[in-house]
Amino acid sequence: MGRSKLPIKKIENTTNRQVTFSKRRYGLIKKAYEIAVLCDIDLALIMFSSSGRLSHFSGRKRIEDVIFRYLNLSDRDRGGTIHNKEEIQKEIHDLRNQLESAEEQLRIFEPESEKFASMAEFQSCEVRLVEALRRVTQRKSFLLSSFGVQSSYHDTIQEINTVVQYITEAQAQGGLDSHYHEQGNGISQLNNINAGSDASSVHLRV
Amino acid sequence: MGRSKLPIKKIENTTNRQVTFSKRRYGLIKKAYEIAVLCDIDLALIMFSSSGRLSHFSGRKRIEDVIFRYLNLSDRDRGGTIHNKEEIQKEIHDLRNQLESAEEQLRIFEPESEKFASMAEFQSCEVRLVEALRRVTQRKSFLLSSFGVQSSYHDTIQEINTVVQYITEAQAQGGLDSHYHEQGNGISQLNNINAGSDASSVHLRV
DNA sequence: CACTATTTATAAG
DNA sequence: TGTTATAAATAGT
Repeated sequence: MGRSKLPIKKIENTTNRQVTFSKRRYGLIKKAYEIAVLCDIDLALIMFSSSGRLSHFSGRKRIEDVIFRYLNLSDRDRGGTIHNKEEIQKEIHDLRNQLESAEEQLRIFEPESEKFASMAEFQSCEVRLVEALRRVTQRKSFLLSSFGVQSSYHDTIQEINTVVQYITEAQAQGGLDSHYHEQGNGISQLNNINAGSDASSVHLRV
Repeated sequence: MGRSKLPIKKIENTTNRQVTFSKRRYGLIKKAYEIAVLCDIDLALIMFSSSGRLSHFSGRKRIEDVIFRYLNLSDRDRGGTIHNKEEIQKEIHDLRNQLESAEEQLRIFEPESEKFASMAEFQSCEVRLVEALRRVTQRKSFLLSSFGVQSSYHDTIQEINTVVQYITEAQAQGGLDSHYHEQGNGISQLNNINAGSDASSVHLRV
């Protein structure tokens, strides 16, 4: 880029080198920021100039967290008691990850549904809940019958299916999505989240 | 760059996000390489995609060398927060608590139902799932009606109620608990877990 | 540091 | 994955 193509080799003129570094450092950090946000990436960028000056950047997570995550990949088996600062940082990092993961899973079941932006999200959530309900009810019924108790499993499953049916039909009824589109709040991107996992595909075998 | 300007916010479509990541990662690493050579910089670049995949780059020095050089700087040189031992221990403790709490909530929805030791546990679990389903369906219905769409909310709630009814009746049917008692696996302590939150008490208002 | 001709990166298809 | 129209970065001034 620029008035001429610059060969990729060390710029010998110190002034030029520093000017180029200043411009390119800005560009590099900008691109690092963009990829982190656009692609939901955790990244750490560390630069030491030849004079020893440090420049660094990281996205949403602290740069140390990313570094420790990287270092742990190669030596993960130093377990045991926590003694030094690094171990403690790692412990905190791991706990944060686990917590984040658990909270994410939880949102599947306790969604902040006021934030749902498409019918597909509602449908997906309902399907997951019905699925969980089915698993529990099925297990209960199995245990009941293993004790010789005639359970109402089939009837219950039938009812759950009917609920699923209603959910599916409500989704199908009249161009809801187009109403949403008119709100112009970015729903169109979300409508296909559950393509391929339609409610009917979890219909229960009675 | 490209056919249109992309707003810098997370790309929701997974496929697009991955394509963009792939292209921009190449671009970013290329620019990292160029600045390292042109400006004689030691640099380390580490990226973790949300799925956990690692990409990294470093210039002439090994990435660990750059990382350790960074870590060996004092906190104040890095502009980081200074944590004393007590703060860190407290943070670990708090994170552990949060994690435990989140996992406990999660078990409500994704129970290891093969470990359930009493009908009360099944019932409690079913009730909570139905409750979550009701909240989501109710919210969906509200939104639908705010767009003037006649929803099948009442019918759906009615069906959910019927499911609750079945669940309740199955619980009431025959001395199941005594069967369990005969197995001698400590069920008696568990039978009253949900005293006072009978399924009928969450019966839905239509 | 601002300008701009040019090269480079990349979004959409 | 490869192509292309367009946006963005930047080398030299």
